[in-house]
Amino acid sequence: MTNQEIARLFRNVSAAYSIKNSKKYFFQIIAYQKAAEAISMATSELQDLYKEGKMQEIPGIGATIRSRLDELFRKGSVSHFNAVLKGIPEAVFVLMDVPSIGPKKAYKLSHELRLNKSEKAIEDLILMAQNHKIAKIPTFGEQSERDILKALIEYKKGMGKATRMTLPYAGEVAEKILTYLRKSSDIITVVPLGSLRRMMATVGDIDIAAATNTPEKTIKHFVSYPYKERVIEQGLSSASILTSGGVQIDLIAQPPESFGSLLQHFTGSKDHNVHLREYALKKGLSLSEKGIKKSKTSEKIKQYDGEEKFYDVLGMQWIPPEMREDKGEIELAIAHKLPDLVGIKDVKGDLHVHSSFPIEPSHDLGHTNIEKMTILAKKLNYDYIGFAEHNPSISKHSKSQIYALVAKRNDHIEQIKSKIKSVHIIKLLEIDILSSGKLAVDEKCLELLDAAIVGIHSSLSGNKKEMTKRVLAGLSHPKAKILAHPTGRMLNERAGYELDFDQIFDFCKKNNKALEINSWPQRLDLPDNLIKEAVENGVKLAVNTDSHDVSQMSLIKYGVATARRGWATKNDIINTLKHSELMEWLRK
DNA sequence: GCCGTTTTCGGCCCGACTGTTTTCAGTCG
Repeated sequence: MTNQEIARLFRNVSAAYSIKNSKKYFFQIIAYQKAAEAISMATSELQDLYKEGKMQEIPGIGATIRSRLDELFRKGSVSHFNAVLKGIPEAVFVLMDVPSIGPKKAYKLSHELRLNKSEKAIEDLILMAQNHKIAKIPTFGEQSERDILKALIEYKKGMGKATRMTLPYAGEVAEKILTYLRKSSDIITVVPLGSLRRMMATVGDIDIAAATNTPEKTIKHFVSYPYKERVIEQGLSSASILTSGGVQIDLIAQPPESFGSLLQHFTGSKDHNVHLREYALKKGLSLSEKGIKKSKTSEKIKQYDGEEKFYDVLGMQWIPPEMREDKGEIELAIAHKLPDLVGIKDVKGDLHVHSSFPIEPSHDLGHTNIEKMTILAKKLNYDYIGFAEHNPSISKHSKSQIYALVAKRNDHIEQIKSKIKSVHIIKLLEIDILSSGKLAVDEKCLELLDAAIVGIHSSLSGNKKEMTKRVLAGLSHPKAKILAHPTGRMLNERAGYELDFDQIFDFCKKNNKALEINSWPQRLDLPDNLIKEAVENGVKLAVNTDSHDVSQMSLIKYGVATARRGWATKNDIINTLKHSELMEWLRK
């Protein structure tokens, strides 16, 4: 069973508890939800951790759940779960994926309308809604029937929560509505928050906070957004709309004096806020988006116009948004020991760009010539730029032809070097690791390079053991210094191949290899959780853009943000070194 | 069912919005 399957099972168990008796099982419901969340975010397969006796490493899994998992892995099912899930139609769990339908509504609908075929549950329920069967069910009415029908149709179209946007796309959607909101004179400030501010690789919906002295006016302006499909909800201080592109946008409006509390609240993450509020409670304080009050008394709430003050009142350092995932940052902030995260100004060069030099590559050639890209590197205040075109294709060239092409590119680089002195140019190549583990260029050709970036670009389907062996073989050559886009994931397209990262980290540490943080918006690879593990293991990283066009070199900000999400400091990143130090590291 | 620089027992974040059962349950973030 995969982590995602187990997480789904746990969510179903939680829902079943909530259907059967949500008061009695209140804490079990939370516990299974939390465990499901932790499992779906885990970087190792639970089944592997089980075999290694390391399941307690996952937060939220205690003695009881561990024994349930033990039974699951030994027998393939858990008798206790079967008892809890008994009598609950499968359709319930299908309907629960639809926004606004939770466990209770899903159960009532499935039960009352006898939705037995789970694979047809959505279609069947749409028909029932159209025939006005829902409104007749006690506690439902005509309005909720209409709302459910809308939600079902949108869900079927793939609108709403089903798909997550890439970070830059979300940024554009946000910018468009911010521009609109700023036209309203009663709005003092508007800022995008949530996962966008935390710079998550993908963003589910857009969260916006507005400072205003007239919240109702602001809300009215917001729900009049011309590009909206419909208003999901609208209250006195908050509202949600769905855009015609299927993106949900949530807005909360507060007066400027409590804006700091609102920023903190709406940035999240949920886990971070829950943990922060639990910590505050122990100090006798109760936190909300409105401010901070003493718990258990009716004392007036204290408001904060800035986020720093809010954290300061709790005796903590201000926590960078990228860290707010409840991964230990709260404890460090209390101890005033937060790491000094790498910033965009620390980056001294890009080590992975593809020029248009006709190297007859195995994969995409870049669109911009070496000179133009070098000039932009200078404008970005870089100390150096590393050209890493794909190796010439091995099916179309002989070894000597490959050598000649690389030598020719190097000659061209030398010409540019004599023209542009203010930026160092590094001679790299992005070389395929073939399925045999061998590199796609030979020893003689490798000698032409300062170093090589190696990566997997074909035959992605091997198992974890094979792929790990292949990667380590590829990295073994002394010239191979950076592993390109290590997991091979493409967001919203493919998960990437599986690697044994314990082995990879160990190898990289011992042999001075770096793992790439590829800034390409659909990659952001290494992913943040693995960056954090790499940093903990003392593995060096390289933040690169993989640009195929000069315009893409500014995407470095997304790579840096991902590095920050993995708690990387300047010292963890090789391309924060100045040129002479970097060259020394590449030769090590 | 989890968890611990106030607890191994007794706690467990906080608030907004919606519809329906007019005081609250369900859902969401």
